[in-house]
Amino acid sequence: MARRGKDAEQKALEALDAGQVEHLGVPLWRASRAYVNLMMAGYRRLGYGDLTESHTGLLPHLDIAGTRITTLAERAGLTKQAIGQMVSDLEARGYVSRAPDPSDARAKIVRYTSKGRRFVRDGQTIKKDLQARCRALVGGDKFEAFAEQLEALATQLEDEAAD
Amino acid sequence: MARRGKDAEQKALEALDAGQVEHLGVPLWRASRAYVNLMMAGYRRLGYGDLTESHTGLLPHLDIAGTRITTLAERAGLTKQAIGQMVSDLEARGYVSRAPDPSDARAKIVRYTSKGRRFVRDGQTIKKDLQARCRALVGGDKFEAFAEQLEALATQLEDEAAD
DNA sequence: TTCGATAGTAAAGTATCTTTACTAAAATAG
DNA sequence: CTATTTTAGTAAAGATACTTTACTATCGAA
Repeated sequence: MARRGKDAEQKALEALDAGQVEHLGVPLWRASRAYVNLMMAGYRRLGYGDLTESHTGLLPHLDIAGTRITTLAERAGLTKQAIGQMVSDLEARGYVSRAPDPSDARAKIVRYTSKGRRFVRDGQTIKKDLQARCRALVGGDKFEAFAEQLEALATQLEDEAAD
Repeated sequence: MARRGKDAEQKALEALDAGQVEHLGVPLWRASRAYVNLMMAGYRRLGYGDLTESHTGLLPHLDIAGTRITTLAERAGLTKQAIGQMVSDLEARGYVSRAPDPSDARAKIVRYTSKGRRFVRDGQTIKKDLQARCRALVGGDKFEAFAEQLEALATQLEDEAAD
């Protein structure tokens, strides 16, 4: 009987099945995705169904005092052309406006409209609420430690990726 | 002096600045992104520079025995058309092949080529290595607890998002 | 004052999807 | 056993979120 050989081969094949190797990447991705989905659901509930993830991801990079396109590009890690397109979108939807920078005729300053400021306030409410829900899920006593570990892991992984 | 009024206004404006509200979404997203970047860097180092994130994300859903397009679509949470396109890509690059399903003339079975199996094995090596590095970063004694908390958080956030 | 760097725009290209629409085969209802 | 509905897959076009290439206008420094 080639029983042993068969088993070994089967084992090797099974070992190849992808779910096999457990690693932090999976829960990290799932949690991150679910979190964003909950954020977007919150925005939709409050009437911001006209904004996509890229919009809601960009707006928090905008200071109340106004911010240049180039600065937004640096913060978001995208090209200034990409930011220019998003700003045009957000302008068309009434969330921001473009104004000339008095200190530099080449530059423009992107500012919130009142609608944009309302979005930011509502976003902070949503984030605080979500944070509270996460705290409850993890457990109030363990939450701070968990958040710190996650924060540290994020920073260290980013450092490793930078090499 | 309208000093108090001025301060309050300033405070309100500052409070609007987006970075203000700390929430788990940020480290979750950063860690997830950095993790994927490290994975992709690993694949590139091993000679898989022809694969994108969507490819490397799909392949682990493929069983060694072969899997139908529709099943892959369910597992990946995408349409079967999207999967069909990716499978065509992966076929063109030599990682998988499409074969008729003997039990159903409508269906096709997607299988790894030997190159595809090599990719999976190398991927497991990369994942194990990354997992070990994460363990070292978090701290060996705290790692299991952290991983469990993260896993639970992911599942619970997904549940909340499903409502 | 000239010349390289910087701010922004314009247009086209690319990746990764979805939607709509279709064919062929299988499963099920009558 | 046939008629109808469902399921597997493909095809083509459209949407989104970008990047690359190319350009103009202005700034700043030699």
